[in-house]
Amino acid sequence: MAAPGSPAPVDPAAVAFRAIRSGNVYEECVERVLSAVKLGLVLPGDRLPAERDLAVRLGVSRVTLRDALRSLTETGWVEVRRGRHGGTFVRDRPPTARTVRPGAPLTPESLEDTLALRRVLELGAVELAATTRTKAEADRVLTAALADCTAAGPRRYRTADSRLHLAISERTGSASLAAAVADIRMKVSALLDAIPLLAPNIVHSNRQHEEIVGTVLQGDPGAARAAMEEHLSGTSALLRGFLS
Amino acid sequence: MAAPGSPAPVDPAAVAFRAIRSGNVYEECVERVLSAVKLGLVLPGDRLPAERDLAVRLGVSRVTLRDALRSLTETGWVEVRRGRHGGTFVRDRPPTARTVRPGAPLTPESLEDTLALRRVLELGAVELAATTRTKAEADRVLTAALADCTAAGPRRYRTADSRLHLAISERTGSASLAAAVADIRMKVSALLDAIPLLAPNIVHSNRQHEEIVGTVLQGDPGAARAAMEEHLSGTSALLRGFLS
DNA sequence: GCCCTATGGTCCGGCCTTGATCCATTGCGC
DNA sequence: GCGCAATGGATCAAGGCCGGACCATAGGGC
Repeated sequence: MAAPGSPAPVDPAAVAFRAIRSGNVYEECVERVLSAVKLGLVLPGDRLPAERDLAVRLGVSRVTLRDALRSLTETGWVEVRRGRHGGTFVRDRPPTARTVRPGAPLTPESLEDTLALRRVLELGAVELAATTRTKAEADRVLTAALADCTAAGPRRYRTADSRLHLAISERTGSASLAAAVADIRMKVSALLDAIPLLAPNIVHSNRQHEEIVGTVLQGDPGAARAAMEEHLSGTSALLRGFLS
Repeated sequence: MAAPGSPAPVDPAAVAFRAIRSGNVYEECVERVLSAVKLGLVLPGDRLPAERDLAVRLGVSRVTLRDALRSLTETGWVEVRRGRHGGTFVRDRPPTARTVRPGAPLTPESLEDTLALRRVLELGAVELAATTRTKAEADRVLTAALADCTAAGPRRYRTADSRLHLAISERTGSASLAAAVADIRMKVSALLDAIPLLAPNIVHSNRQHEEIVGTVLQGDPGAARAAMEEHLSGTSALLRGFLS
C-alpha cells in the first residue's frame, strides 16, 4: 500500500498484464455449454451439435469436450442418446439444486464493474441495432423473441429475457459485439440466479421490452437507448439491493 | 449455403459455441507483452515486471513466459539483463522490420465488426468517464497523457494516442471495461500499422483529443461522447479507405 | 571484501490437452 | 432383413504447460 500522500502507483500496464486464461479448458467447456442452456440459446429437448462438430467449434479436443459433457450429464443438465439420431440433448427439467461454483467473491467493486460494462455494451448494442438496416428476417426473429418473452412464465422468464437481449445484440451484425454481450450476460445471469423473481417485476420488464423492441424496429436509436437504460437500471438496482 | 427463399438458418447458439481459446498460451504471451509495448503501456527503457511476477500476473508458468520473452528478445523488442537489478527491458529502438503475423484474413465484414465494437466500447467509456467523479489524481494522469500525445512526434504518435485512450477508459473505474477497450485497441492498432500516418491527421487528431479530454474533465458526457464519435469516425474512414 | 538478495537460466516429473484410431449402438433406406 | 451412416464410447502416444527446485549472475549493505 502506498502512503496516503502519494496514493495511486497506478500501473498503466496492469490492463495488459492481466490473466490470460480463466481456468482449465475443461471448465471453460462446461461453462460455455451451461451458459448456452441458461441463456436459452438451446432449449429443453434441443440437441447440441454432435461431439465432433462441437469440439471443432469450441476449438477443443473431443476428449476434453466429452469430459465436460460427462460432467453436465452427471449434474443432470443434459442427457446422451446413442445411435443414428443420437446426440446430447438438453433435459426438460434442469436440476434445481444449485450447483454452487464458488467463483470469485462478490465485492461491491466487482458488481459495479460488471454492471458498468453491461451498461456500455447493451446500450451500445441497442443503439446500433436501431441504426442498422437489416433484412425482414432479423425483425421477425426479434418480434418472435419478444412474444416468447411475454408469454414466458416465471420458470422460463430469465431464459427468454436473455434470449431477447441477445437477439437485439445480434441484430447489430457485429459478431464480436454479440459475443461480448453474451459474455457479460452470462456473468450477470449468474448473479441474478441468487435473487428471487417477482411477478410485478416481470410485468414491468415486459412493458420495457415492448418499448425497446418497438423503438428498435422503428429505427429510433435515441429512444431505444433511453428505453434500454431504464430497463437496465431496474435490474442494476435489484442486484445492488440484494447483494449489498 | 441456404437457398435464397429460406435464407438465414440462424443458429442462436453460435455465439456460445464460438472458439474458447485464440491460440497457444505461448503466442498469447507474446501478443500481450508486445501489445503493452505497442500501446505505450511500457515505454522504451522501462523494465517489465520480473519473470516470476509477470508469470503470476498472466496466469502462466514461468517456462512458457520465458519462451515468449526469448522470442521477443530475438525479434529485438526487449533485452534482458542479469544480476541484482536485472530484468527484461523494452529496447529504445523497436525493430522496424514488420514481423508479419499472417493472422486472419481481413475481410470488410471483420473490419466493420471490429469498428462497431470499438465504437460501442469507446463511446461508452468516454461517456462514463465524463460521468464519474474521481480523485484529482486521475485527472492529472489524463492531462499528462494529453500533453504527451500533443508533444509526440510521428514516431511516437500511435503509442501516445493509445495511451491517452486507455487513460480515459481507466478513468471509468471499471477494470473489465478498461480491459475490453485495451483488447479492441490492440486489434485496431494492428490494422493502423498497415497505413501511413500523415502530419495533418496528427494535428486534427490532437484538436479532437483536447476537446475530448476537456469535456470529460468538465463532466459533460454528451459532449464527450460527441467529440469521441467524431474522433473515431476519422480513423474508421481512414481504415475503410486503405483496407478496402 | 563478504554475504545477502533480486534477478535471470536450467532442468525434471507430472498433469492436461491433443489428434488419431478403432469400437459400439442405433435408425434409415434399400 | 442387411448394410450403411451418424452418432457416442474408449484408448494411446505425443506434445504443451505447469510447479517446483536448484544454479548463475550481479549489485548493495555491512
